[in-house]
Formats: sequence, C-alpha cells, structure tokens
Amino acid sequence: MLDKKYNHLEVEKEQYEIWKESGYFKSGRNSGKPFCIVIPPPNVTGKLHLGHAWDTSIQDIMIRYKRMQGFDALWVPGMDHAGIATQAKVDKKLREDGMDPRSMSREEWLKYAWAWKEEYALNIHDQWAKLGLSLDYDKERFTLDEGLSKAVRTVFVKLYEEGLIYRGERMINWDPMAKTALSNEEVIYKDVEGAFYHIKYPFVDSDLYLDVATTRPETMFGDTAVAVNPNDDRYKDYIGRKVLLPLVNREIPIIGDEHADPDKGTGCVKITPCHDPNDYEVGLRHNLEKIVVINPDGTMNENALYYEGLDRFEAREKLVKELNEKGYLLKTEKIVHSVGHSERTDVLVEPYLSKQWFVKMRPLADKVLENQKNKDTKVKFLPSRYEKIMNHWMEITYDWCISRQLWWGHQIPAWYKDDQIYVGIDAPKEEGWVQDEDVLDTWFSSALWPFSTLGWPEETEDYQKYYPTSVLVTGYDIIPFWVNRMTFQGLHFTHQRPFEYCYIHGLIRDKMGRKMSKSLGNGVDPMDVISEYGADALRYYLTTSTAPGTDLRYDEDKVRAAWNFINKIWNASRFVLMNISDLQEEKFENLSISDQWILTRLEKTIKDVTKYMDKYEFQNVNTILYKFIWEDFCDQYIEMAKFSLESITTKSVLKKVLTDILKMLHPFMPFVTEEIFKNLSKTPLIISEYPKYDKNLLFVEGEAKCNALIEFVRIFRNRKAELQIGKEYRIYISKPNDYSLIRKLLKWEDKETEEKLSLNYTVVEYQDYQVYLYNEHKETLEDQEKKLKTIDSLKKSILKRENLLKNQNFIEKAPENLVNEEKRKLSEEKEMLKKYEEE
RNA sequence: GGGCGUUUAGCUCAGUUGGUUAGAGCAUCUGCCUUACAAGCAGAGGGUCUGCGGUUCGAGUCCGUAAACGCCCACCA
Repeated sequence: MLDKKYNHLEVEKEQYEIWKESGYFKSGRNSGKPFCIVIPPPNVTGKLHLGHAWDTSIQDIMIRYKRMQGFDALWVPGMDHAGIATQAKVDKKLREDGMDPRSMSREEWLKYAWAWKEEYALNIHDQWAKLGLSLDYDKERFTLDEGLSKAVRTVFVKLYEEGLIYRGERMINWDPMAKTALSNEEVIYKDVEGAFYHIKYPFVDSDLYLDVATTRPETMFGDTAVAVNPNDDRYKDYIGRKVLLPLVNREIPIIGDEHADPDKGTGCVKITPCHDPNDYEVGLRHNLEKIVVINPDGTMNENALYYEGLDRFEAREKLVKELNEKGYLLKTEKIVHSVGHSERTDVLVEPYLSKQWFVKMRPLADKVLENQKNKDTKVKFLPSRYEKIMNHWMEITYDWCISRQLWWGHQIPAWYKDDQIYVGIDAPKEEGWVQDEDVLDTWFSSALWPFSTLGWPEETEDYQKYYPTSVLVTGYDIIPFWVNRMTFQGLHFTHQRPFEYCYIHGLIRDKMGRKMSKSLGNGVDPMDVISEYGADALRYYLTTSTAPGTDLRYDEDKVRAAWNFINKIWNASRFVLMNISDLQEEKFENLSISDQWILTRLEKTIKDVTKYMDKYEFQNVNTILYKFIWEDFCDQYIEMAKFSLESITTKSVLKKVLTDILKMLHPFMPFVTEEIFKNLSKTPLIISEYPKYDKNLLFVEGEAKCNALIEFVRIFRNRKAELQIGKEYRIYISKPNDYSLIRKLLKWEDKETEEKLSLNYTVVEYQDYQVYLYNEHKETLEDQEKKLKTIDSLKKSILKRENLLKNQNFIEKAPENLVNEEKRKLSEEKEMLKKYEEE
C-alpha cells in the first residue's frame, strides 16, 4: 500500500537500478518494428544543464512510449569528446595543479585528458540515472573510441580520394587563446564598443595626405596598399601614386579596387592581406606583398617595430597614443560594431592566413538540397519550418575548415615525408613518415554519430536493423553545427537520411526570458530541481509546457504545479488501492451511468492521447490527460464511486481506469507511475502494454445521461452558492426515485421534504432534472442582478443563433449536424429564458 | 540587407485540416479541515485573441498590411 504522503525522494531512490539491472532498457526485447534514437552526445566537459534534461526527457518519452507499444526500441547513449572545450578545461585543471600543459608531451597530456573523461563520464551517467532515462547502455559509444575513430578515418580517406577534402592555405578564423583554427560556425558575432580611428597617410610626393579610417589600427604594420574605388571621383586620380605608412615609413601604393566602398568610412581603406579576409582577396587581385604582424597567440611580432611582444589590444592602445602624439591621428569616432568571438573561449577571433584542411562543401550540400525535394526520402522536420534553416545553410555554406591545432581529438590520418603526402586509414609501413599533428573538428566525428554508433563502416546487425534512425531530437541552435552535417555525411556515406524525423525544441530561458548563462548567474541545475521536486515533476514540466520548437521560460511555480499534479495522482491511486484490495476478479456487470461515463471518457482519452503521442505533441497530450485525470476521474468519478464502493463493478472500473492512466502517464513520469503500478500488477509498468482504443467500450447514452447529471449538480451548487445557502437547507424532488445519486452527491438525503412547501423556493433544473430548493432568505438585490445578467446573455445568444439560422447561406453550406445542433440549442435556450422570465 | 518567430486573462502559455458563448496553470474573490489529497474541495470574477483591411454562411485560426519584441543568416575599413 502507498505511504500516506507522496515523497519523490523515496519513490525515485532505487527504481532506476531495478529497471536497468532487469534489462528493460535493452533493445531487442520486443519483436515489433525497430524504433531508434541516438542521444545527442553531451560534452564530457561537465555537468548536464536544464537544456539536456529537456532534450533527453523528450527522447525518453518517445522511447518509453514506443517500447510499451511493442516496438523494438533502441536508445543509444554516448558522449562527445568536445575537442576545444575539453582541452581548455583539462589545461586549466593542469595549471591549477601547478603543471604546464604545453611543456608536456602529447602522450603525457592525453593521459590526463582520458582520466578527466572517465571522471566526467561517471558524473553524466549519474545524472542520466537521476533523470530516469531508459538508455541501452550495452550500445554506449564515445566519439573517440576505436570503432568511431575508424569511421572517422574511413570518411576522411574516402572524401580525400574523392577530392572532397583538400589541404590549402586560406584565410581562416583563428582563436588566439586556444591557438587553433575554427570553422565559420564557431564564430559568434557580438556587438562591442570600438572606435573608428582616422589616420593620416601622407603622400610620398606632396604635403597632402589620405584620411584612412580603421577599427584595427594595430594591423597597419601589415598594410601593403590603400584602396580606393576606381569610380570614386574624390580619389580616382590618386590611383598609382604612393603614400607613406606612418611610423613604419614604408611606401605603399594606392590601388583601385571595387572592395573600397565610397559610402563607407572615408572611402579609402587600408589593405592588410594577412589580417582581413577581404584584404586577402584584394591582395591576390593586385599581387600585393603579404606581411604578417600578429603571432598565433595574439601578440605583435617583429614586423610591428617596438610593439613586438605586446598583446594586440595593448598594442592598439599604445599605438593610438603614439599616432596622436605625432600628429597622425585625425580623429577618433566611437562606434558599436559587431566582432567575431570564439564560441568556446569567447576571445576575439583573428582572421589568419594559414594552411589547413577543408571539406569541399558544394557537392555534398547540393546532394542534401536535392534529397529534400523528395518527400519519401527527406529528413522531416518537426516543426516543419526548421527545414528552411537547414536548406538555407546548404545553399550558402562554404568550405569547412576541419583541422584544429589541438591534441584532444582524432588525429588527421595524413602522413608527410619530404614533399610527399599519404592519406590512409592506417599509417604507412615504411620508415620516415610523420603524421599530421592536427586533429579534426569535433563536429567531424559528431556528423557521423547516427551511423558510426551503430557500427558503420561495418555492415553490423545493428546498423542494418536500426539505421536510418527514427527521430533525432535537438535544439534549434545545433542545426548548423550538427543536424546539417549529419544530414550531408549520412546522405553521402549511407545513401539515405540519417533520421526520418528531426524534432527541434527551443532553448531554456530564465523567468525574464534571458538566456541562462554563467555570467548572468541565472542558471538552474536540474539536479537541484530533482532533489526538490523529483525527476518526474521536472520531466513533466519540461515536456508539456510549450509547443514544439518554441523556447521555454523556466518557472519554478510550474514545476511545483507539476508536483501537485503528481501528488494528486498519488492520492487518487491511494484511494483506489485502499478500496480494491479485496478485489479478486474484475467484473464489469450492471454498469451504472457513472461507470459508463468514465469508461467512455477513458476510451476517448486513449484515442486522443495516442493521436498526439504519435505526433510527438506532448503539450496536447498533457491537456487531455490532465483534464481527464483531475476533473473527470478525481473530481467526478471517484466522488460518485464513493457511494458504491462495495460493488465489484465499481472496484473493477476504478482499477481499470487507474491502470490505463498510469500507463499513459508513464513515459512522462516513469518513477511514480511504476511505484504505484507495483500494487496493481506483477508486470513492471515500463514493459507493460500501452492502452489501445476500443470503440466497443463507448457508452454514448450513459455518457450523455451522466453529463446531464453532472451539469445539473454544477448548476445546483452554483445556485446554492449564489443564494448563500449553507449546510442547512431543504429541497423537494418531484421524481424522488431517480435521484439517489444526486441526493448523495449533494449530501442532503435526510433533508428532503415530502411535498412542496409554501416557503420561498427556487427551482433548479436542467434537462430532466428539477428540484425545488427552499431558502428562507428572500432573493437579494445581487441575485436579481445576476438573474438579469443571465437573462441578458441568454437573449444575446438567442439573437445570435436566430440570425445564424435565418442566414440561407449557413443553412445550405454548413454541415447538417451543425445546423441541427444550432436549432436544438436555440429551442433549449428559449425554454430556459421563458422559465427565468416567469420566475 | 535577407529570412524566421512571437504578440490570446494580472503573469506564463495552449488553442494543428476555419464551426457551441476562446482554454489551462499560477495569481485574485467567496464558502468549506466532506474520512485519497487544505500542495485539497465547491463556486465566482477576469480576454473587443496587437492594429487595420480582405476571403468566407462563419476567422484567434486563412490571405494582405502595419507596429512592437525576439531569433537566425549575411555584411560591417
């Protein structure tokens, strides 16, 4: 029997281990069709946040639902090595422990990194358990483990052989803190305060000068030209002449190039081919000299004169001062402009000329765009609008820089010897080959996740059975990094979509609608929420509070409301269990109208819930379940059942309804439902069968009768409250024999009078029900007002309906049942109005 | 500059092929410790569904348009 009070800590304590040890999470137990989800692998850098809790709860609901329906459900767990992020954290830890990570050998450093990984993996496992995720741990993968590494090398080699991976010197985004190249997706543009510095570039052969405006004066040491637009009348005659670079005193040419925009700045722009992507292009067109002035760590190099060794920002500050003192600074305009930051380290990204590996994107992206035109083979997004986001990316994407100057990751399978290069899955056998030091972008391996985790490139049983996967669940912020890349790699290497559906959810925000972030300190640890309210409450709250694809404002009040709902279920279950303990065999004979009513409602609920579960619209599932459980089952049926608790039929109905409620709730709140279910069945709920809609259990007539009864009781109570009649009151019932249930519901069985009295009374009626309610008080003024208000609204409604029914278009075009319904409603309202007016 | 989203009760949000007098949670008001639950029960109040125009017998829902807020992408000397 259940404890008197619902205690989430107690309920959730041991259940996870029991499920896990019993093998219920394992795939292959059911003989039905495969249903497979691969978890978006969390980074091994740290703790899971609320976003993970949301994302994984959605998946667990899908998996548990399908499992209960008999599908062979497989949910693949795993983690991501998260190159830059993890390396930064490991380095930080080593420094804190007094070690210098950069003076270690690669091998030594990797030992520490793997130890870190093991520690954090345990932490994540613990959190998954707390959340109740039914992951098949037999299939767990890590992006750096052997099988996945082989998949990575296979893909690299194949793309290289196909000419879709190449190595070359390009302008890339450089992270001076992590000292690695980045892809475009890893650059986040943020508005920062800066300034337009107007610098005087004197002509070599006259006293005149050009006013050159720049936001990055420190790069001037690398200037090898000043560009003006050839159509700009102000400057076009200067083309071909030379100016003197201030301080450096190097002569640089004035060139004409379309890149210079007459409407921007002063119309003349300094050209620094090594430190700006556009300038690089200009440099190529005009065959300009390339001078690097910034080191990979963000300090100035020997080309920056006596600024050598200074950090780029410090150099800027001092340089501006010097320019000013020497009369070269014409003016400084404060501006706010957007500047690229590294997604991981948050430092300003430096455009940098460097030799890197790239994936040639155009052919791969085109393949996706082509496939998305085919309804049968495309990735279907939920909500569908996110397909456009992916397609747009596919249209504009350019080559993906995949090499990273890190140690934590898949080392690039390329070996060099003199001028030769060898690219292969394994190292060349001969002596003297040296492997490329760089590793691959983390997302390179993540892109293979849906098939590499299932054993690809081997044709494993899992791969054949579960691929392509059924659904991928992730937030819209990950579409460019991950969804897109999985889609093109999947299509290229497996010749099909990696997942049939892509379910996109939003981001979690704080109550004010701000992103949760460390700097704001508004983050919420899901583990804290779980200890306070339980995983069931958190999961239920997260997954039923918004429509798919929209952001969620975290609101603790709503978690509390979820807890209250669970508490309600707990108590209702306790009531049912208390009363069915002696039930031997379920019998459904002589069903009362309330039995028929709740059974009918149950079937309708099963039908609707199943419909929305199949569409993964959990908010809609909630609306239906919540109403059915709280209002129909608890407030109505249980109250009515209290008058026939000795009946085997009542007990049977209570048990059946509770059983199906628990089953439908299980995917959302697995712990508490399993705990209660132990008292109903020997089969664990997690592997029991999901309810199936049975139209033979619909009792239309009984349902209608009971609806009328409930409505009448509601009207009666309303009336009683309006008249401010307390416990002591008397009534007269015209047809006493039919009213036993009502008498009990209203708890006035002993106060019924034998006949109509001549006291003040109010007739309360609805359909067949008519009761005289005696009240000693005269109707107050307030009552009169209320009555007038009711009459008024009735009149309005009648008028509206009459107009509607006068409209020939409506009569002809609207469905017949709707027209009849209107007619019925109209006559009903007219009758009601008549009665009110007679009173 | 291109695209997308949001705008519904005091607050947070549902409302998915257009169809009763638009819903929920929280908050508010009234009355109840009724033996599953006072974290509860029984009632009540509260919305010209952002504005304007259109389609339709009928619009919160479809179309057009304007505004506010937010997001993504691109650019930014």
